[in-house]
Amino acid sequence: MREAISDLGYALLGLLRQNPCSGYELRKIFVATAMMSYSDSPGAIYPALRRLEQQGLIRGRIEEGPGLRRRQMFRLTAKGTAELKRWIKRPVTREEVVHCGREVMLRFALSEAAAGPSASVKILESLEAELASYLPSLRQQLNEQKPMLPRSGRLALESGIQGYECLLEWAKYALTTYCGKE
Amino acid sequence: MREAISDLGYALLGLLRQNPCSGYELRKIFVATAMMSYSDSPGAIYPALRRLEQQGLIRGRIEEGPGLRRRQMFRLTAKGTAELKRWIKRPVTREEVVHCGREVMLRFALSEAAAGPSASVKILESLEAELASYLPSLRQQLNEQKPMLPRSGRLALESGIQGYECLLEWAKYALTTYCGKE
DNA sequence: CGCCCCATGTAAGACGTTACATGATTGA
DNA sequence: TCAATCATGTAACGTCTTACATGGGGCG
Repeated sequence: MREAISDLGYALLGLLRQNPCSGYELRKIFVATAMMSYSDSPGAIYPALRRLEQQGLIRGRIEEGPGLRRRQMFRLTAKGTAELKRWIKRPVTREEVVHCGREVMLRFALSEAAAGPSASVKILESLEAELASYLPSLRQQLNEQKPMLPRSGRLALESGIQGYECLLEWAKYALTTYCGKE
Repeated sequence: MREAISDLGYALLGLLRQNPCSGYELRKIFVATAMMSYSDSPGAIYPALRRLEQQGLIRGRIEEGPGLRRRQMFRLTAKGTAELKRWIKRPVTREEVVHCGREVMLRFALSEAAAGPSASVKILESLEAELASYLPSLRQQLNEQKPMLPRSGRLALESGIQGYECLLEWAKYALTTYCGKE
């Protein structure tokens, strides 16, 4: 297998396919839209871009000029486009499905036995609060970006929102099982 | 902050709190129950155990004897129990919430624009198939282990199942939006 | 002039992955 | 006895994290 590409690498390819960006602009996307959990750190993005360039999947062109900040715009090559398609077309595997939300659930699963029911309740309450404050911002993102998104992009966002709504329902239900018999 | 502990580390602490295990037994748990997405590879587990031991959170005792395979049983120390509790009691943060199921959704979000609607449909179909075959095994796990699990463990499993059911519903709904106008 | 933001990078360290290596014991 | 399984590791490699470093440009 030739050099594997990380999730971050594919996220970068996907963003660059839409429109050419500099590394800094890509960072801002990861920070702002929070669309992803990908690292916005320069120590992750710049090396990743260089790797993609060395593999011939993207090409960077330095833009310079008077009264212009030096920066490097990256765009996909034909090879990069092909690799992105190849990756997209892979069938979904069990392992991919399993890799969902880990840490919080692990904490909760262990909480009652290791720290008592009150710890479980606290986790559920803070989870509920976090979701309640996060969901509206996601819905707002959906409404704002809906016109610009391709159908699959919109659906993916909706999937995230529904997943969180589902989790919120579960948290409320789980809380009721702790009521009255702490 | 003293040496940070990885997710895998906390998973190991959680399992060892329930009952002392050897490294090999821990590996088997990760392989078999698929309870987690944690690595079952010796290259991950044994170094992680040694790190925990060096931090004084667990202690290993080698069991040997005639007609007995040499193996090392690990158990939590008081310090390890305390650290596990401390971690469990941390409030849930936004970042923790966001870190859910990444790769498949990224693929799907990019699919329509980068590879056409038929690629989107194929992802949805294989996701649906994978979920349809995975969910029953999860439900079976829940039924089998229900008696032995603490309440929070059972609820965590239920949360996973409900999340996948939710995702399956979404996949079906998403598929309908692609019907008739490929 | 000084400060903050743009924009890019590097270095040290930790962790996980993959692959390989080692022996002992059970069971056919 | 021969293979499979038990049980534990090691080595190379790549990636991410954290933190620091560097410069130019806009702005008060």
